[in-house]
Amino acid sequence: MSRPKPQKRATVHDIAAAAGVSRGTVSRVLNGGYVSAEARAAIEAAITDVGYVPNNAARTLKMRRSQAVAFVALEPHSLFLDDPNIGAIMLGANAALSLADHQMVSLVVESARDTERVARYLSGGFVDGAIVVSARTRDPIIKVIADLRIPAAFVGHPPELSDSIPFVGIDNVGSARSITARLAASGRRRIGMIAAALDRDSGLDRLTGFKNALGTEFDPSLVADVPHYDYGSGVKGMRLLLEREPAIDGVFAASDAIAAGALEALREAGRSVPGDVGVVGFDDSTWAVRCQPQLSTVHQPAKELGSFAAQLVLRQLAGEQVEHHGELLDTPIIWRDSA
Amino acid sequence: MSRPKPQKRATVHDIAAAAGVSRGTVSRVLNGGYVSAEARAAIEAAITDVGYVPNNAARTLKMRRSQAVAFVALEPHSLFLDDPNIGAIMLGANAALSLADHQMVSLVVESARDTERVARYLSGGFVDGAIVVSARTRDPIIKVIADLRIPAAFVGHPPELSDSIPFVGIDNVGSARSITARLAASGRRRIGMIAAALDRDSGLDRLTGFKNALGTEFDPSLVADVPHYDYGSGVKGMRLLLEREPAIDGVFAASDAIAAGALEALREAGRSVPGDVGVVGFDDSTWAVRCQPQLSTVHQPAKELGSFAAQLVLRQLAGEQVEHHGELLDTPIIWRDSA
DNA sequence: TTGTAAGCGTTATCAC
DNA sequence: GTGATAACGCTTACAA
Repeated sequence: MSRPKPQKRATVHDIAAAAGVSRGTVSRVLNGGYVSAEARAAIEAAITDVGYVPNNAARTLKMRRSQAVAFVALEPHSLFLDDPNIGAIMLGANAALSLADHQMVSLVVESARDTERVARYLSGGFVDGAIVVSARTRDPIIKVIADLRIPAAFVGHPPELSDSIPFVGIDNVGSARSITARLAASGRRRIGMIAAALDRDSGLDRLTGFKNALGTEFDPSLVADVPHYDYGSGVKGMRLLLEREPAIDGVFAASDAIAAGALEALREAGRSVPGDVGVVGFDDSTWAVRCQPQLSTVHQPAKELGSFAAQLVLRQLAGEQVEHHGELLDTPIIWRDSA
Repeated sequence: MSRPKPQKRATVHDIAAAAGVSRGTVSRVLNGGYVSAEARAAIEAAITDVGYVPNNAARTLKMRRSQAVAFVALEPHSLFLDDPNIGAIMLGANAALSLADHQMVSLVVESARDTERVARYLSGGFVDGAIVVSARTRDPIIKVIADLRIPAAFVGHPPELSDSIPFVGIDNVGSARSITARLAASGRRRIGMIAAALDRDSGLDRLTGFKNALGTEFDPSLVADVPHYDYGSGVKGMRLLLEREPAIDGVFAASDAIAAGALEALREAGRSVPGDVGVVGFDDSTWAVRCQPQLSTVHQPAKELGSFAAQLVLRQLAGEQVEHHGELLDTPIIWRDSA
């Protein structure tokens, strides 16, 4: 029992036959070239008549261009389920690609099986380039993409091995330093941090920024180290901090989701925010305005990250040699009510 | 200044030349056919030697199969940014497709421009089938897909016009009825609902289920009608309900996000949950366990919806005539602490 | 078991 | 302006 072939569809050949012209002429009206008004009319009539739809595979084979760009999400589980940013990044990338008449196709890499299949897909000509959102560095597919020499761009810190691939990201160290400094400037004396995902660049960098801001005031016992950027981790981290230092009066949470969890833990401990404790987050995601009080946080321009990465790929596709290999986007501090 | 063609890559022809055999033999080792051990060895050596990577466009053109299935997300803005389910549905679909060695490519339809481009993409042979997650019915692309006669499946209620396309969903009416009944059975007398997205089937159906459960007890003034399935709407809806009926002691929220918002509004009004007011949600999303107290809710099997939809497409691809056109998955009630 | 050759649907290069 | 014709890289009868 073999798989049935899809029904046969009308081709350029059929149009040509129906319109009484040659395939070349048909192709010319399809792609825009010199063709007489009458021929054009006849062909256009024939096109709708036979119900023609172009075959992308054939066109790609001939043109060596698919007009498609992949959006590769590594670690999609944590990305899609915990991180509210990935959706915005996707949408930003799609908008930019759409404007340039490119189709964004997003691929999910969750298993070893996926890694291999996606690698084949990327290398097979179905896409002209790739945007990679890498939650964690050192994913096997990163090497694959570098080896493929396909026009690509990373969102987030680029893994060490592929400095040939441009990226766009944010200054995690600087942003963390700024918001911590601002928190300190509001008069807080005992400031702690709920640090998350220290196995990722972003997590590590935010901790570094925190240390930088505090300088000699920095107290390692006021850092709670939690695994993920999620709400539950925030609750646990805050409880830990309260236990270690009841006099704590300021907290930098490594993400808004964590900050939201921290708010919950503070509420259960009977502390008022921002009265007793000032809390700041990171991301300016939907969490930030869902909380009570709303979070003061670092705005992460997710949409812009996506569209910038798309531009990076499009420029390479246009033959431009992308010069500076990394770009950091601005992350304004949004000061709301939680600190 | 025309776009540069990508560098030339090794082809089957090159392998054949390097191994001193014909293209046919090379193809045979690539696809698994009779070939002598020595020829096989020589060819495999040549493959790695010349750095061969197969050209999918050519293969698809010949085979009329891309081994790819599209995952089309309509209204991605609300879907990706507000709805925690879409990620899980995607992951479920991807896992199922991956097992069948198909590549899931997800496409986002956000603008009219997108609609047209995606329609071209779907019809052009880049994918063998499509899974459509339609937040709202009557999206223009739905007709396109129906007309395309490409193997497809919907997640969620199928729009009226395309009863030719199978779907998988949940029984929103029944689920809403069940959880409302259970809430009533816990002794609540004045039960209200925060109804959302009444322009969608899901929203309407959940309201219907609520009415059904209450029967003659149903009081239209205890329904707050909000636009979206999000936290903010929950806060507003609950405030409205409290204003209209201070004696309210039970609330069915149309989604977990809404329930979370309702909890916030109840807290600010000084009502205890579940003491003064019992609250139930819908979805069993990440919200449900982030709340304090954790939500009693209807479990929506998002991952399974995705994988079922994938199966629906795969079965059509295998030539099977998909018989019953709609399947509803179970939605067990998860009873936690909020009621 | 292997080679040959045709053809998938398109676009592009030529003559006319 | 338009019509032949040759690719693009691959698979697959059919011969050998």
